[in-house]
Amino acid sequence: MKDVAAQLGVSTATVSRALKDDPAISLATRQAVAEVAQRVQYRPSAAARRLRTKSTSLIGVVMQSVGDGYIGAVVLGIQSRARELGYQPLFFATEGRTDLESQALDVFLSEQVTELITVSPSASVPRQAVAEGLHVAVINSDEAVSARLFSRVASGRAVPDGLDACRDAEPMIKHIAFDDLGAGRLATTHLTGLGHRSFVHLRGPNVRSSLLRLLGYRQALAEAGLWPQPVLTATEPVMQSREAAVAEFLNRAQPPIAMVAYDDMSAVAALHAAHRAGWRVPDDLSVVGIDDIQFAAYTNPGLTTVAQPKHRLGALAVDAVLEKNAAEVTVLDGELVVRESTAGPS
Amino acid sequence: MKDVAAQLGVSTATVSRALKDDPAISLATRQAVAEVAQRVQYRPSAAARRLRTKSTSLIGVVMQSVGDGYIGAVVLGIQSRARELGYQPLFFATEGRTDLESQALDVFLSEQVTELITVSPSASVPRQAVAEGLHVAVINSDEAVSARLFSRVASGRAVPDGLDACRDAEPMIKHIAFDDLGAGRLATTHLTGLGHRSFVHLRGPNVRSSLLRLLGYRQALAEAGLWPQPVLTATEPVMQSREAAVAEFLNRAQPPIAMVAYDDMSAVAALHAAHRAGWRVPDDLSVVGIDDIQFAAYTNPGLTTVAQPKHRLGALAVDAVLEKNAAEVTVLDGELVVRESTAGPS
DNA sequence: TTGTACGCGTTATCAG
DNA sequence: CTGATAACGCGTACAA
Repeated sequence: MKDVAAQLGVSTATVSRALKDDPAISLATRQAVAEVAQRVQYRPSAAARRLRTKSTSLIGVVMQSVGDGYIGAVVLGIQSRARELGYQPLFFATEGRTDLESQALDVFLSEQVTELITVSPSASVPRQAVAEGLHVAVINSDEAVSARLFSRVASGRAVPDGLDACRDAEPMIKHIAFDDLGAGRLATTHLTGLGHRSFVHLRGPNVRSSLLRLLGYRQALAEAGLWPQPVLTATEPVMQSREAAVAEFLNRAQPPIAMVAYDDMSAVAALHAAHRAGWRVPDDLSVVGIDDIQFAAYTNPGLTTVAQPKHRLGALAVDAVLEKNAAEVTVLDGELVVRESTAGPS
Repeated sequence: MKDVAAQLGVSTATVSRALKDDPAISLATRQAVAEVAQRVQYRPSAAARRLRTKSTSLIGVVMQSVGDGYIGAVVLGIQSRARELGYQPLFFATEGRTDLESQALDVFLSEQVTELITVSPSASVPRQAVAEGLHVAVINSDEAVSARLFSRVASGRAVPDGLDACRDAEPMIKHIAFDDLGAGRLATTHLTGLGHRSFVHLRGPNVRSSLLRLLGYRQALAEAGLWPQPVLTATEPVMQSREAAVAEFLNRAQPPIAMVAYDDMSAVAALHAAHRAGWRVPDDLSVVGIDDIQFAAYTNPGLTTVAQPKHRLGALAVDAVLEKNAAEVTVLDGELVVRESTAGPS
């Protein structure tokens, strides 16, 4: 900046103002400055600017991992919206280690980040962050839920009120959520609409999103007069365990069956189990997933699923955290994508 | 920092030194400072530090996207190694738009980033970056290669020398590469070892990695006395086009056939085409992929493939760019992962 | 062993 | 319309 000022015989203050198109600066000098800055390849020092203004145009982003297709897509949405608005995201993958979560926070605080987005966080980070005075938005908050509540819902007993798309809005935290309940319903009504009468749900881990999808399954079936229907629980959230649960079920079931899986990976596990057990998809077993991960289009057969608007989830979180959007809670609908894994019962 | 100094009645300089465990500071004050800093939740200002020292502990990372499973895994490797070394990666996804590539560079320069890692870059970025004086490491540089060269290799004519794991090392650029040639050979020898005699290769786009995999295929077959064998070319690098190429081939071929696919996604396309054409895998058609994307374990049947050490690729790039490793070119071997998509000819 | 003083590159305030 | 000047928070040369 000094260089530019010197070359033109003006002060650095003038250059600074000219570069920001300050109308108080004459058009002539503004152009001259722009021209020289261009020639000298002037690059403003982000560090100096931050030090002076205390505003960083940095958005901290914490997530578990980025290696999986789902979060990757969300992250892409964050990145591209942030760039549009002139912000730079600072990503931090915690790989599930809680010690790294607080380290992430330390880093962000050192960088004077004032906006934080977390993707499917463990509960503590957002709370700590608001305590530090950050603006925070949470994408698909996924807090734990007791196994008792699950069996309550699965068995058809009364459900406590207030089971909504996300926990009660916490003060100072914006929530961007996928409509899990609606997705569960949508997947199920697709199947009832096809004429199925025998169902099964492969449920997910003990978290809220999973509970809501189960509830959607139950509601849709109840409305069709088909409730109750079985619910499968994998002992662990790994593919083998899911496959085993499905295999065991198919072993004592009669085709045709219609399955609503917790998510696409669960659905893939079900596809495997069906294949091994000699059940044909979709002839003997219809399967619907939820998420629409990139791979869903390439399973064999292609997976019918309820797509999450992953890109928008990310983009809206950016808007939320920058206060472009006042809503405390934003819920996005899923969209049914019909492929080859579902068909009517023959 | 002023606060801490005030509370202890010392100068900020002392605090600064104490925090770095400067041995010139008495142990007593060092501990006192540490204690107060802790209590006051002191966070050093990254901006101020950078402004003063001109070293940023920031590593710029440019990649196409992060939504796909492959790059995601590499990125994770970068992130975790960088953190170990006290560096903070600054990610920038270009989504394939070249205008964003230079924007990424602008951002990095403004942030005073001095180390840059690019993942499968378009050729221009690394060059520009070295011109700006950055240290740069390139992961799986993938420069374009003419279609003519491909047909030359496919048809078995003489191959120009110097077809190595990556282009001739450019000055100032470190290369971290996967051994594509070796992967092509490994995939092929797995198949010859199984006793196959009829082969086909589904080749990739016109880039070096793709050419090398093809060459590996050819070499392995030549050594087994089985060359020449057919090579399939998809008109476009999309799933449909790959499927079509395979379908057309299967239509005029006799089982059993052994296929080496350019990568796992191509292999998945082949699996689809086979399924549609009524070919059974692995009975009629054996398929080997390359990459070992997360999904490869979950195709139907599970895909045999040559795994890329994605995490290490990222980690080594960090080492390279920080000069922890002097080698100009580092080549990493693939590892055969046998699943259910390959079997001997019956 | 510690304190003083300066400067890193910006921007904001105030004066001209 | 423009210039001088101070200050942001830190690290370090120099002095004590």
